[in-house]
Amino acid sequence: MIDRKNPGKAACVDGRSPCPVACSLDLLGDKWTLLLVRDLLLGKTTYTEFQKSPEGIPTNILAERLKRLQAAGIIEKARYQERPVRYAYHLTAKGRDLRPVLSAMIDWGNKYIPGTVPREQIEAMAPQLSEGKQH
Amino acid sequence: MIDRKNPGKAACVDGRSPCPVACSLDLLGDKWTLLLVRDLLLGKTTYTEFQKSPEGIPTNILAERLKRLQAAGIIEKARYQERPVRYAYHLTAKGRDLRPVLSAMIDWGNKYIPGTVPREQIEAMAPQLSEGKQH
DNA sequence: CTAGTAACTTTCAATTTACAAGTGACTTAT
DNA sequence: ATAAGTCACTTGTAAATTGAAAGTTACTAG
Repeated sequence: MIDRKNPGKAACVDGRSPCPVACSLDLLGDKWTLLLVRDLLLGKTTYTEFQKSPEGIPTNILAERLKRLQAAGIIEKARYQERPVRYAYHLTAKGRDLRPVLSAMIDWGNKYIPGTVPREQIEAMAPQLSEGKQH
Repeated sequence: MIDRKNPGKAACVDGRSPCPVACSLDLLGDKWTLLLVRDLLLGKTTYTEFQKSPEGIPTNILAERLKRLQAAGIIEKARYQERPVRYAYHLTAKGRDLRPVLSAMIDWGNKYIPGTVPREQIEAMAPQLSEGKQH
């Protein structure tokens, strides 16, 4: 599909428009993808760990999202053990650079949604996330 | 639905968990909602203007999202003209505070998705968005 | 041999989305 | 005054996506 409002311009791969927000949302705009990125930033690496998160992601969606994120170059899948085969998922630089997005959501959530666990408490268990915030 | 991993804690309204990211995504986690917030930050205010955006939001989704955003206190609907009745939508403080989220997405999109229109070009037409970035 | 774990895949009903068309109040052009 | 057009929706329907559960494969431990 071609963006008819910008003929000739190669919009982001198969995107709805050349807007960076629209293109980002084409990849991240759902209820689960950024939650997975959050888990990865919190240090989780395996399929089972992702499943155990309190939101309870359905396994079909988990498997599909891992594939999509890998295809998009946001995560990498590595076999960390043979016999039995076990896989670990890690963020790439592209994935780690999503920290500011998550960080902004934490701030917004903390400010406007009562009952959400505060940033400091999250940072206490996740040193990796803190680096996304500019003080 | 109660969050069984955090008994006793009043998680955000009907949320999947007390995580600020999860709660934010319960409200904003889809392909269209943040695009509407973007349009509002760009100065668009009417139903027809939202429809005209290059992504082409379906009208049933537009009407539903406007209702949800209003119910969430992110936008306000105001009658700006009688005979004929016309409505304008504006961001509340809660809505304007989503700027850092959009801002982070613009940066990420510009860095990793080739062909997206650069921040400077967006800022040129939208002074309101610039205020969301800390230089 | 039985039970259990990890990482998935499959199935299918339910929900959401996309696209098209229609509605009602009002205005503008002929 | 009739015809066409705009705005802000609503309705209908087909297609796509999601959620919940069960099944699969490969391996280990008792």
